[in-house]
Amino acid sequence: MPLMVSDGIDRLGFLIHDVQRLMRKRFEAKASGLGLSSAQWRLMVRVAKEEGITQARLAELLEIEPISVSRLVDRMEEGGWIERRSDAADRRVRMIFPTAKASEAYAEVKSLAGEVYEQSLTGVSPEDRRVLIRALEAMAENLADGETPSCEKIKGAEGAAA
Amino acid sequence: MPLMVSDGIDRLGFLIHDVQRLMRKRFEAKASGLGLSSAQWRLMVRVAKEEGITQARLAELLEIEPISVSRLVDRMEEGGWIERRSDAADRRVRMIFPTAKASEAYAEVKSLAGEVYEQSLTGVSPEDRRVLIRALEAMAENLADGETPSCEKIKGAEGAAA
DNA sequence: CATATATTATAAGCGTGCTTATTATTCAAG
DNA sequence: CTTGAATAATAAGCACGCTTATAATATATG
Repeated sequence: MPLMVSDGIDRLGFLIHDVQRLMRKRFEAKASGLGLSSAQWRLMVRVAKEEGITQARLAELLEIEPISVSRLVDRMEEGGWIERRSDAADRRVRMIFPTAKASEAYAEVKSLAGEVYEQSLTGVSPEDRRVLIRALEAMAENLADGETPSCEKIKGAEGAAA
Repeated sequence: MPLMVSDGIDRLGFLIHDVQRLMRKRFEAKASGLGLSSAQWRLMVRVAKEEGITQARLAELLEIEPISVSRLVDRMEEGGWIERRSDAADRRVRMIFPTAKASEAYAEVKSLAGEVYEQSLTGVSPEDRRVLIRALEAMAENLADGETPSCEKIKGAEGAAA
């Protein structure tokens, strides 16, 4: 029968938007005691994995603009999560290091994030979880390809597509 | 075997975040010619469905704060998408109506959104799409329940779920 | 009627993203 | 070496979310 039109895909954007917003909200409610936002947590994960990372590299990995990194790092430095150190070899560069406070809080914050994931997936079967993750990974890849197809700045150089 | 630990769920938050960001970016690239942001489009959908809706009701439906609606409506009024009209019965109220420009653009913008959904789902089977949508709906519901479990303001009254 | 409370919208100020422009430094060419 | 292009970080200003506070208006109650 021809009335399978509205299978929910026409609401995909609003759904993703809502889920992202609600997950962020719940994470920040849990982490507010620590004074850490979700944007700061994303950055902290990168710094933990690569101590001494530059701001330019963070911008690339987080896919946000350098100026956004700059101000995020400002607030995280004020919050005592990271510190900037100058690079002796290249005085333009600020290397970012986690503070002791960050290293100590890391496991706890990771666990808070895990709680949010579990709460959000309540009632979703293991098979469906796998399909969900695979589908989201496919979507991220589809949307990354060509980025904004307004061409001209398709960095292409360092293998965006894989 | 006990090494099925990292099935990708520990990245769920980052994945959702990325997909949402990339979908918004792609939509806004397509709609930038019209001068319409994704937040404005979400609001426009509500206004189209219920002409004369109040700002307070929009805040409730979009789940954003009244002040955010106020400034969004400011910019949309400037952009010629909607107009505020005073309510004769209650002079506190501003009723929001779509302009002719909005009514004319509606179908086109909806189709742009649809293109983004299709592009993002390239290579995802119909069955997996159904699972994806169902899982996202479950997540939205799980995360809405109890909202921020700091209780006390669980509007609960008008059926948030369904 | 008068006063207290609720409701609608807005103001002010911040976080995190954006674009465009500037400063400091490095590197490449002549 | 000096000029010029590239790179790292920051500045200024806007969009859109938030919280907290105010103004105007409605409504309920003494």
